[in-house]
Amino acid sequence: MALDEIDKKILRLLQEDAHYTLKDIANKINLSLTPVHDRVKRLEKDGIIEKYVTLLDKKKLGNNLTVYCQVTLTKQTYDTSEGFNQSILNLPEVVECNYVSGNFDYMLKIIIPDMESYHHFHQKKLSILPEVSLINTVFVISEVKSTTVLPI
Amino acid sequence: MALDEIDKKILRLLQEDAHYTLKDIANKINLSLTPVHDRVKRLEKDGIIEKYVTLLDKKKLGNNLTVYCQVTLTKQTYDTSEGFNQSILNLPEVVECNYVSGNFDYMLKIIIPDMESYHHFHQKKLSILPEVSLINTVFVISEVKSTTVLPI
DNA sequence: CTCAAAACAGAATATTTTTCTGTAAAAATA
DNA sequence: TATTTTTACAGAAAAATATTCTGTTTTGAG
Repeated sequence: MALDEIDKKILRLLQEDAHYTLKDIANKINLSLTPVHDRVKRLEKDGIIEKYVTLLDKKKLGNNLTVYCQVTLTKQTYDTSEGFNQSILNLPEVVECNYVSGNFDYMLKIIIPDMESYHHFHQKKLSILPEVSLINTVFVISEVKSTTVLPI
Repeated sequence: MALDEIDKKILRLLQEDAHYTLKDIANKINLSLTPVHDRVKRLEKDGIIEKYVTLLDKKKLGNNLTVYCQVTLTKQTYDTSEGFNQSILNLPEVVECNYVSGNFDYMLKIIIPDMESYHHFHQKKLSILPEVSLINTVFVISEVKSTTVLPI
């Protein structure tokens, strides 16, 4: 499962654009179609390549507000955590949720149309959860960087 | 540029899997190839579809540590912000950077191999920036949710 | 109503992916 | 060292997919 330099070049290209054709990639790294095809299939099979997705413009879809929620739970028990996790998975506005160290328990990232939607989300969907004790909201004023590209 | 229900269905499918074929999509929404093709092209042209990317398994690539950095700048001026922004764009470990409201100025998300790498990043790449005054690190203990899918 | 534009279906074409065949290099085994 | 096996690759054929073309139906504006 060790990656050689050719694998890495393929991964770098595919991270940028999942619609590069095998021929595109083959040309860029000076190989024929066969090894490129075989390597991509292997990377998929090994799970290095997780999936191919389409990224949409959140603002053009009307989502003009991004916020981080720092959530503290009522208790630190396993059941409390699991209950909270399950609820979060069903909330489509929550695009990231991580259990973290520090002065609070969870860091969430929320993408939502506007402040009114956030008010509703906060009051009717998040603070309403029985496991939630405290929510501290950090509003995003301006996005500087957002990438799915991992350094390879 | 208004999206009808068919556009939304297409976008929902493509967000899930950028490798669905036009036929796949056409079948799922009971249309022929032509309208699906035309609509996808239009959504690309209008920028609703931003790009197609490949998501990789960060752990299999050796990135076992995720952290949030809460950064405070030395000054709140435009030049200071811009200088910091530019520096961040050149740091591949930083996958998210947002200017935020609250007790600190920026929220960063860092994906990195391990604690030693983070130590190096913190000391040699981040705290070294002339605009940076304070860094508070929040370590991710466990990832609950991480998606590129926006609610439509 | 009438006309123009938009949305769609089906077929033809072009491109891409996948499979197949074979060769050369590298690694493993005797 | 010689032999075998495996791996990586090239090129071509086949299959699948995307793109283009032609024409019909529907929709909306005047």
